[in-house]
Amino acid sequence: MTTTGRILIVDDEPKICSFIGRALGAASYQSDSARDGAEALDAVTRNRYDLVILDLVMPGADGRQVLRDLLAIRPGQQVMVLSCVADITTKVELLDLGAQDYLTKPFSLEELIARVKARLRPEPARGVPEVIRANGIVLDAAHLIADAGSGPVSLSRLEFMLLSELVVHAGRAVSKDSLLASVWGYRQSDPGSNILDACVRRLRAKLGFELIKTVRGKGYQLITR
Amino acid sequence: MTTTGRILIVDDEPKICSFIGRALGAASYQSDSARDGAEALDAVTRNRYDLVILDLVMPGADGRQVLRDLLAIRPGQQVMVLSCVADITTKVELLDLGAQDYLTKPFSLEELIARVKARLRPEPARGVPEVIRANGIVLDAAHLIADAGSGPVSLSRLEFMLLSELVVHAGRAVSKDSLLASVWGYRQSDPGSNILDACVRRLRAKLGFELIKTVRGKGYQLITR
DNA sequence: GTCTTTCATGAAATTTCTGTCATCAACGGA
DNA sequence: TCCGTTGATGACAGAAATTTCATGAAAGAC
Repeated sequence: MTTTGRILIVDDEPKICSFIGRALGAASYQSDSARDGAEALDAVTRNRYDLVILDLVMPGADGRQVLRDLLAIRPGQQVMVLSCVADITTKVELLDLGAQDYLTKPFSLEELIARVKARLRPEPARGVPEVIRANGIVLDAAHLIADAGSGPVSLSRLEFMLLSELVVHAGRAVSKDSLLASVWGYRQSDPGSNILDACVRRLRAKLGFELIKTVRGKGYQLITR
Repeated sequence: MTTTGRILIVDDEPKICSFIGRALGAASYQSDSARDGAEALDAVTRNRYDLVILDLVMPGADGRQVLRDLLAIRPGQQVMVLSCVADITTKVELLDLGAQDYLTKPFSLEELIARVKARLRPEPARGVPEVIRANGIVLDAAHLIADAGSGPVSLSRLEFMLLSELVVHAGRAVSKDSLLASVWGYRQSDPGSNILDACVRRLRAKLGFELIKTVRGKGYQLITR
């Protein structure tokens, strides 16, 4: 199996970069390296990485700021911080800032690789995503349950499909035709029927009447919050 | 918004459990605790946890085996291991086994909480995944459609839930009790009823009779390929 | 082999879900 | 304001899903 994870190593020491890079290569990961914050941000902007390994101490820029900038460019980017600072406060700060792991130097290369593997492990449970969070709504596809803030509610097939469709386009009005097409599979808008309206009604009754806004003449829209 | 992640703490020392539990509570996480491997496996079977914090050294069972069993029940379960063993080999072994993090005792509570927060941080802007592929099966949660190789088939609510549950544990037999619990929400095995069998039947009729194997006395199992 | 348990199967019975309809309210243009 | 259009609502009927039941087949235990 090809594990093809793509990793960016950010360290001012070329030796360390290549050292880690080789080890990752041996574990069949693909890696790029960056020498400083600017290069790192550049690389991250240009490419998508499964993981960034970031050395905290670098010339020219504070590692913290690099982390901030990096996460501003790629929110949710997986970042593992390497540092010679063993101080708890620093660790907590960096983790709170958005790093996912923190390894204190000197560290064992084996441990680093093991942690990278653990992080990039293809998750079998992710096969069926338990819940999808979007816009304050929790959709549990595996159980056909939705929670819009007032407790989990069991939805019917159509209700769930309709809500999913609205969640995908959250904050934007979705036309009735479009909904009828994607949920009911209709080609044309069905003239003499209000199935959609009725289904919206049922959804509202279950999840609260503020959730789905009707945009007169345009369709329905999930409120953003 | 309440991030209410649900966490299971497994430690033989009730003091440590409550110590960590309180700290997690303060960070607005909900936590249960288990005293040994058996309790932990029981809890994990019964409930779904966002994270399990597992103390490696426990009486009655090897922590490694507990981890293995736990991951057999919930593949991909997030597990953070606590241990007084600082040995690199052990760390790597546990991480390779499926743990996602490893903290050596004595650890700072602040760091533990920071790591928990980093791990359970809601991922920003994760799109709604349309389709999920697993084991040669394509599950489209948004449309309640499954494709096991012979064209897309529309499933009913229960059928989809049951199939999802089987897919999560693909290749392993899932007990009837466990399925009844996770799909139907039953506590005990329901004696005079074969709802599960009937549902399996319908699934087989729709997706083909080779897909779901019955393991006599053990439950049902999705074939691996 | 015989017995017992476990699972499969098809046909109801029952529950839940969906679509239709009639009617009413809200909105916007003339 | 009046009117036409669009959406909301509740009741109801048909459709689909789910459960129950009765029965038969298969697998293991003895």
